[in-house]
Amino acid sequence: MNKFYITTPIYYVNDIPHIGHAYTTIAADVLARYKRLKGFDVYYLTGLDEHGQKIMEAAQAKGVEVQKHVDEMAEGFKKAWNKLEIKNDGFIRTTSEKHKKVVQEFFKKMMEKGDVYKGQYEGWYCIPCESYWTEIHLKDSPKNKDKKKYVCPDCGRPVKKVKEDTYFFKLSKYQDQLLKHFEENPDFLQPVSRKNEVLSFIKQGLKDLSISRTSFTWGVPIPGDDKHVIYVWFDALINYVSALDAFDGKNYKKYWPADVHVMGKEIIRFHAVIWPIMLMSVGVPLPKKVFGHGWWTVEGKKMSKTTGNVVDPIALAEEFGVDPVRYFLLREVPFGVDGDFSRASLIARFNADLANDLGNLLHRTLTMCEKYFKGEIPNPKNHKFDDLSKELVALSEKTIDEVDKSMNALAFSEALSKIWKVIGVANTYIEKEAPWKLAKAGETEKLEAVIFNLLEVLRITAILISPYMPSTGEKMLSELKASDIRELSFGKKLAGKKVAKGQPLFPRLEK
RNA sequence: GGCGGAGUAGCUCAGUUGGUUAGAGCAAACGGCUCAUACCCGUUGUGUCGACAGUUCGAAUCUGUCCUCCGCUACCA
Repeated sequence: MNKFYITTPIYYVNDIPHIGHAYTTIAADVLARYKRLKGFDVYYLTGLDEHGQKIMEAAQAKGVEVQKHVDEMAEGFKKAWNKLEIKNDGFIRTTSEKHKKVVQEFFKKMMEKGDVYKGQYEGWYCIPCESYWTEIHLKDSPKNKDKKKYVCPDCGRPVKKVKEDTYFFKLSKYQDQLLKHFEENPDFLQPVSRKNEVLSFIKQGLKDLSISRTSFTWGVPIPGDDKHVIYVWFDALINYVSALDAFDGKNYKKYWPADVHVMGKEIIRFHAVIWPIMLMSVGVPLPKKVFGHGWWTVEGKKMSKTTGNVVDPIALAEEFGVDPVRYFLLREVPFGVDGDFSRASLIARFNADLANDLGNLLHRTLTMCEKYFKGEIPNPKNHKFDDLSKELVALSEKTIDEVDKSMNALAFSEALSKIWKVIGVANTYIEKEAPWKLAKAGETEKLEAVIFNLLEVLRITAILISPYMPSTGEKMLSELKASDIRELSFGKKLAGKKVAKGQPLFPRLEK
């Protein structure tokens, strides 16, 4: 059986889950569910990054023990994913013993390889912003009018030169090897626009990376030198293998390398430069693909805590339903580019796509099945009795393959629009075949074929949308009495069963 | 400053290697239908294809200049 290992980043617990986290997690969940549907042995990993200075400070501010603080935050994420119907196989936390063990092992291996050395880090630091700056940035910043004294490009306050003992990781040593990997694996990093950015970053020359800190203690200590804790990113990236019990656990042997790491565009560089080089250093295969998706703005504005326009996915799911939210996020914008979230566009999608197109198609078809056949699914002699029927059947068969291509390319929006194309054609098919006329004229054979075709198209549609909208998919299948008929091919298995029409799936929303 | 991307209908976008009347979805208007959630089906429109100049028989598509917006340019995550 083919395996499929997919991950989200581990989220920093210094924040409650917002729509950005939910987006990544839902997208990965959709792909994981789809692959399971296709018979893959899937491992879907998500988790939390719980180390670092900010976490420590947040706990202190709250007056609780750090571990207790992160345990509480972790509950919030678990609850959120549960609500959003995320079906993950693993949940890794960087404070877990198994993770810390692998991090240290990783570090030792790199040390043995001669890829880690002790040195001094020098840089410009803005204390209030907690950010480091390079000379180039400082020089170009319009705020640095007085060239003699650098100020922070963000806040305008003076920056301080800092010097610190640290362990360095020899990124520079692997520069050429990494470039070669990009050349030989054109699909390693997607979308392409991001790939170009990363390539130009690598080509400008990689500097060795400082991978330890002495300014705080909430982290994984460096083996043999516990004044230093391991830099949080370094710690965090290792989650992808520690969760599988690297380096000799069963899961590690079965699932690594990852088939795809899914993430927001802001952390691509860590995954497409640092992580691959870490793996090269310890001699482990690289992930097959790294995908950086876009960001959401909200009502046209950048989402930020200070603006207070952060969208809470749970509240949204409670208002509109989990499935419509999942659908909207993946349908509205191509995965990989930025998009705008607004109530108006969510409602528009809900009404146009879910209520009018899909929900109404199911409802009207079931009504006709009840009305003309007492709900019993017909078994037509020749279901492809005319060109329209042949086209409908052919399109739905073709769509199964087309959707597969889109899914494998993480083109979620494209996959959905292909599915909705079939829904549209099915609605047109009803109009043109006019079952009500066939019924009046007593053309039973044709009527049987039309209703059967529609039900079968709906069954296939239900399966194809189920990774996106798990509850809706199940509900449709149960109304079609097809909960146990999961074949993704057009057939006659439905015939003879009695449909169980329910309430409309998506009652229209008033604006 | 350097590198890269984008600017096409009211909105969101598609437009392969330059070739006949520039497309889709949504929104709007009108018509049809009645199985259906005021739903569905059909018809309809406006676009100086960012600006200017050039190459060409012919350019949204190639070249140049300019304007606007955005991304990346290393250590908070």
